[in-house]
This record gives sequence, structure tokens and C-alpha cells, in this order.
Amino acid sequence: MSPKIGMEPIRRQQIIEAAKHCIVTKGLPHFSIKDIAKAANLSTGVIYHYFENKDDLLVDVLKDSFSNTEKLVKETVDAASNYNNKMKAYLETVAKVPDENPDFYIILLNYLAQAPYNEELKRIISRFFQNLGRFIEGILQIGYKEGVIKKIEKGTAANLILSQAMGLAFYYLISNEKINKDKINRDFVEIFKKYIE
Amino acid sequence: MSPKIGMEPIRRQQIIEAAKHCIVTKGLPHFSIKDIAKAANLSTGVIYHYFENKDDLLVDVLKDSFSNTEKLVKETVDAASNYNNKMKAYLETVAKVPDENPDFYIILLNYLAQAPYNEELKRIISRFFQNLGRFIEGILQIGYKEGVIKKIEKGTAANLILSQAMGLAFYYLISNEKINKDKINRDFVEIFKKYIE
Amino acid sequence: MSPKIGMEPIRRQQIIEAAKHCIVTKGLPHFSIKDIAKAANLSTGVIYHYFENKDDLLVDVLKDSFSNTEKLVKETVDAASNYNNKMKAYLETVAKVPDENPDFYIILLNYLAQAPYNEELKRIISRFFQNLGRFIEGILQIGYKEGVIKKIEKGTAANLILSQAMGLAFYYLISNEKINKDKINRDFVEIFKKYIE
Amino acid sequence: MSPKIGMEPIRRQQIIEAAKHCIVTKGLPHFSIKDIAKAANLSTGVIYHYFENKDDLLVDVLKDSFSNTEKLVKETVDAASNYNNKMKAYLETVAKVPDENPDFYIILLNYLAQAPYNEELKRIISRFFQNLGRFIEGILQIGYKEGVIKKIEKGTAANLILSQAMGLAFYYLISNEKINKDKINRDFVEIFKKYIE
DNA sequence: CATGAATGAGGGTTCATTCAT
DNA sequence: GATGAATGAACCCTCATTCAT
Repeated sequence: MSPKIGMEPIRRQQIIEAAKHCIVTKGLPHFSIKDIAKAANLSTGVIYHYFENKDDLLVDVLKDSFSNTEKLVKETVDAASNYNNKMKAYLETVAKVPDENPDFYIILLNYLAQAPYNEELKRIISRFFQNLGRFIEGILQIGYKEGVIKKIEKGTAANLILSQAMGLAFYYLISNEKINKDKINRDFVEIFKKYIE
Repeated sequence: MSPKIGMEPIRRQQIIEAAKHCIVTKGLPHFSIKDIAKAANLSTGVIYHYFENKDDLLVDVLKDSFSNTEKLVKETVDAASNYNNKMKAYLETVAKVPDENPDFYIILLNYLAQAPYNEELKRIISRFFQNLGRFIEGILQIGYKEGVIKKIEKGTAANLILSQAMGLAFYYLISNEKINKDKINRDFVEIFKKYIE
Repeated sequence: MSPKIGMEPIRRQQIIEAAKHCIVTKGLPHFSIKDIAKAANLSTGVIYHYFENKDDLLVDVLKDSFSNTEKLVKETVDAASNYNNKMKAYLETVAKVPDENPDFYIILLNYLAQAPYNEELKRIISRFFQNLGRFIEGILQIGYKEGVIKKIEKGTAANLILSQAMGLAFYYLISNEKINKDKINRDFVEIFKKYIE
Repeated sequence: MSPKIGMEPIRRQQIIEAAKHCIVTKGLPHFSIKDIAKAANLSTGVIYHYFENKDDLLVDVLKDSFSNTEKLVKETVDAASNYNNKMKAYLETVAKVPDENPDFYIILLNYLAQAPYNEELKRIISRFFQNLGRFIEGILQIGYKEGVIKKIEKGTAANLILSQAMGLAFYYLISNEKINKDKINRDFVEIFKKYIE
């Protein structure tokens, strides 16, 4: 039923972007297939040529968001040469997300709230964090090998870094004032040093 | 419109608890007034005697959740005598929430996801975190006066503690395995020492 | 089931007046028993002590309106001594209704619109117009006996006077400007002379 | 929102006719969207493809009724050649409405009763009567130019003719017996001569 | 008598999904 | 492929009416 992979990836992407737009502007529970179609300048029917149903489309939206973010982080960090530069690149990339790509956290938050009621979403989100955690562990491993940081329990550190980032990001979401946001952002970067140095 | 305050607080509470049950079992966007009524063993109509509409009821559910949690934290901490005991009481209370009152974080997460689209929810959540932040600052202040901890920037510390708790809690939500949860929990308590000692 | 007549006529009247107020301010289809109760400063339940149900109450409201108007017209005309004075009294009374008792026509219009779907209302309204028609015929009869007017077909004249009054009154209802209303009013009185002189 | 003009005027008309049927058989306040759908042999949802909401649909029903009547009157009168024929055509057309198109007055009455509570309806009805009034003035003007009738105040005459028609029509509505209806009808035509000759 | 909480059918409306064109 | 009209279940909410207190 679902179209063969590679058939019309442009249309699929067009629909996914429209769905993201709807999530960001209206919230996951507050838009219809018609809203997506309107945002994509398409008819409602065509969406069902590219996606089995609404749920399937929404799952693909999350996968797309995650894969974009993973790619961004990995490319930035891989381009840096040693532990210090890699960690700096990672920190800067993550720190800039709320301002430069605020959609990501909004979308993540929307799906996170659905995770307890949807095993598939839960699995996808879980895997994303595991991947990111392992990636951070990789960076820390380099630091250890270079003798720049002391040996720490990898799992713990990765968990803490991730949760810290998430916590700050969500906290950030509900703060209106620019000044407060900047402060939280600085705090966010500062705290990493406490962990790892 | 809504019944005089004090009129039938039992029914109001009964409905609020039923709504909480629905949020926890089905998720904020996935239950109807009829579901709440069924959960409360009431007819649908009666809900509108006690609440103006569904949105109002859901706002009251959040307020109720927050006020319960605030009360629990404050009472536990106030019962402790000095900085060390107070901080220990705080840490233990917060650390136990995910296991002893898992509903709280699920409910919070559901509302947090709606905050970007609803100014009232945003305000209520904001105020809750502000209150909790000030409360933590108060504990730290005591520690500083007693000479137990070094002077630290209060705002930062409070923010970090809060966001750490939130981040871990949500991370916790998507972890299935008991063993992983326990570990995260231990990490959570451990990290506080890094901040404040 | 319905309370014995004479039991609490004050309460009945209080409720009827409240219902009239609701009809005039909101329109027959747009208010509830609760609205009536609120307007009468009573509880909803008590209305069912004095009226079998909403329909019965609304029938009684119409009867009350009609009996008031009939009484007013008859008393005014009966107080006049001869044909000329009687007809003058009638014309003035009717002409003043839209301004002095605008509720009457609004209430009448509301019920008239229901007449095609409710035999009881139809019968009550029919009887009211028949009574008024016969009353006008009586005045004309006096004029004929006094030799003041020429013999005319009574039924026709009465019908025409009534319908003219009704038509102008409803036309009047939808005219906003005071100046227009005054003009229509003057036209209304003027036309009677054409009929009968 | 509403479909492009010209898209599916047949469906729109189908729904409007079904709504008219409901008004005539049940009365404006006593039918639901579901009733309309059933009368039109459609599902409930489709109505919202063609009309924004129930109120909008009902407004369009009134507009449709008025435009039909205006067209009928104008076409009939325009086809006549001089004043006498035009006025005769007008009188006959109007006199026949209650028997040949009894729905019109029932529908009009239903909306008239809502006019005091709905500015839009009031405006539409007002405009209809103004148009019709001006049209009658036009006929009288011709009669005056042809020297057939004496000069009369146009506004007054038009108002009186209209209100007479309305009054008789509504009076007619509540009369059951056929004989009575016929008599009123004859009276209606007769009265015009008194006005204008 | 009086109250107002409770019931549940029914109203207007939305929306995921299908399918004839 | 693409369209958007059509379906009908489900949603939020109102309200006439009842009845325990």
C-alpha cells in the first residue's frame, strides 16, 4: 500500500515539512490532515498515497527530525580534530539548538509527551538518546585517551549530559524573557565543566 | 457559573482525580469528557456543574498536581532541622517521585508539551518552577549561613537542580528496564554533590 | 400534578414575567428553564411545582399576554362614550402599543412563528384575533347605529383593521430609525379613515 | 473555507431546499443539521463542505427565499405593459403567494421572529422590504405619469401595501378553514383599490 | 415547599479516511 | 497520480426534567 521507497521522496519530504510546521505552530494534537495538506499546498487525498495514515506520517516526522539532528551533531563533531575541539563543537552545537533550531525541542517535546502511550514512539526516542549517549561516550573516551580528563563512569556522564541538556531545553521553552534565556544558556555550558574536568 | 467555593469540593476532587487517571492512562489529547465521567462513575453532564468546560477542568488538574507536589516538598523539608537534613530531605523526596508518584511526571510532561500553545498553562508552569526554584535557593541560603557549603550563585544552582531533576525524570520515563531506572536514580542523587559541595 | 389554581398565583405570575423577560431579550428558542429561574431569582426545580413542563409554561405566558392586552383595549374603549370616542380610543391604544409596550408584539411574533407547528398555540392565537375582531365589529356597529359611518361588511373591515395593525407592527419591528417608526405610526392611524369613512 | 463559487451550486441548492423543507415542516428552532442532512439524503458532515455553519446556512436559506420572490414579482410585473396591467400583475402575484407558495410566508415568519435577536437577519429582511417598497413606488409612479391615479405620497402607499400584504398573510396562516382563507384573499385584493383609485 | 445536583439524550461541529472522477 | 466531495463516528457541550435532601 505505502509507495515504494524512492518513488517520490520529494513529495514525502514536502509533506513531512508541512507536518512539522503544523506541529510547531499548533501542537501535535491540534491539527488535521487537511491542515497538513493546506500547509503543503496539496490535496488531502494525496497524503494517503505517500503515507498509510496520519499516525504513520507522524512517526516519520519524528524519525526525520532525529536523523537531521544526529547528522548535524555528528558532522560538526567529526570535523573537529581532538578531544577539546570535539567537546567544544558538541557543546556549542547543542547550546545553539534552542535559538537556531527551536523547532527541534518543540517537536521533541510533543512526541515525548506521547511516548508513554505509544510503544513505537517510545522505541524511536529511546534509540535516539542511546545513540547520542554512545556518541558522547565516544568523545569522552577520546578525552581519556588523550589524558585530558580523568576516568569517569561513562554511562553516568553521558546520561547526565543528556538529561541536563533536555532539562535545560524544556525549562528554556517556558521562559519568555530573553534575558532569562541567555542566562540559562550560559549556565548550560558552564555545568559541563563541572562534570568532566 | 461554577458552584460556590466550598459547595461540593468532594465532587470537584473526584472529577479531578478521574481526569488525572485519564491523562495518565490515555494521554492529554486522547480522552473525552465521557471518559472522565466514566472514570468518575458520573454522567457527562454533571462535570459541567463543577467546571466551566474541559479546558478549565484540565487547568485545574494541573494546578492540583502542582499544589500537591509543592505541599509534599515543603512539608518534608520544613520538618527537617538544618541544612544537611533539609537538603537530604529534598533530594530524597524528589528522587522518590518517579517511583512513588510516577503520575506526576507523566502529567507534567503532558502539560509541558501544551505550554507553547497555551499562555495560561505556560504561566502556571512557569510559576511552579519559579516557586520551586526560590524554595531551593532558600535551602542553599541556609547551608551558606551554616558555613556548610561555599557561596554559589543561587539562581544558577536552583536552575540547574531543577532542570537536572526534570531531565532525568523525562529520560527516566522512556526507559523501560528497572535496572536502568535504578541507575539513573542513583546518578541523580550523586550529581547534586558535585554542584554544591 | 399541576398545582391547584389559586394556590400560589404570585409565584406563578413571577415565573411568567421572568419567562416574558427571557422571550423579549433572547427569543423564544434561545433560553432555558435555568434562564427563567435566574431571571425570577428562583431555583430551577421550583418551576416544576407551578408548571407541568416548559411547554405548558410558555402556553401560559401567551395566554397572560393576550389577556392583558384584551383587558387594556376593552377598558379603554369601554370608558369612551360614543362611536367617535370609542374608535379614537381604540386607534390610540393600538397605535401606542409598539412604543409603550413593545414587548407585546415581540412576544406575539415569537409565538406566531410557532403557530404552524403547534395546534394549541394556533387555537389560542386564533381565538385572540377572533375576540378582537368581534370587538371591533361591535364598535363599528355602534357607528352604524349612530349614523356616523356607512354600512360596511363587518367581517371584512375587522379583518382588514387587524391585519393592517399587525402588518405595520411587524414592519415596525424591523425598522431601526426613529424617524421611520414615527412615520409608519402616523400612516397606521391615517389608513383607518380610508376604511371606515 | 466555503467551496469556490460555481463549484457545486447544485449541492448547495439541494441543501438549501432541504433546510427549507425542515423549516416548513418543523419550524426554525426545531430541526438539527442531522434533519437537514436526512432531508437532503446526505451525511451530516457534507453540509460543512458547503456552509460554514448552521447559522450561515440558515442565512443563505433566507436570501434564497427572498431572491426567488423578488425575481418572481419583478419578472411578472416587467412582462406587463402599462400601469393597469402592471398593478394587476403585482396584485395577482402577491395574492397567489399564500396558496401557490405557502412556504414563503412560513419561512418569512420564522425568520421575522428571529430578527430582533440577530442583526444580520434584521438587515436582510429590512433590505428585502425596502427593495419591494421601491419597486411598488415605481409602479405607482407609472400610474401617476399615465394619469391613471391621483398623486399620492409614495412612501406611505408602498408601506401600506406591504404591511397589508404581510398582515393578511400572517393572519391567513392561522386561519384553518378554506372558506375563510378565500374570503381574506378577496378582501386583500379589494383593499388596494381603496388606496390608489 | 424549595433546592440544585444529577441524568442522558441530542445538538452543532470536526476529522481521519475513502473513492469516484 | 491527484483531487476534494462524501461519510459517519466521536467530540464538546446544553438542557428539560427528576429527585434526594
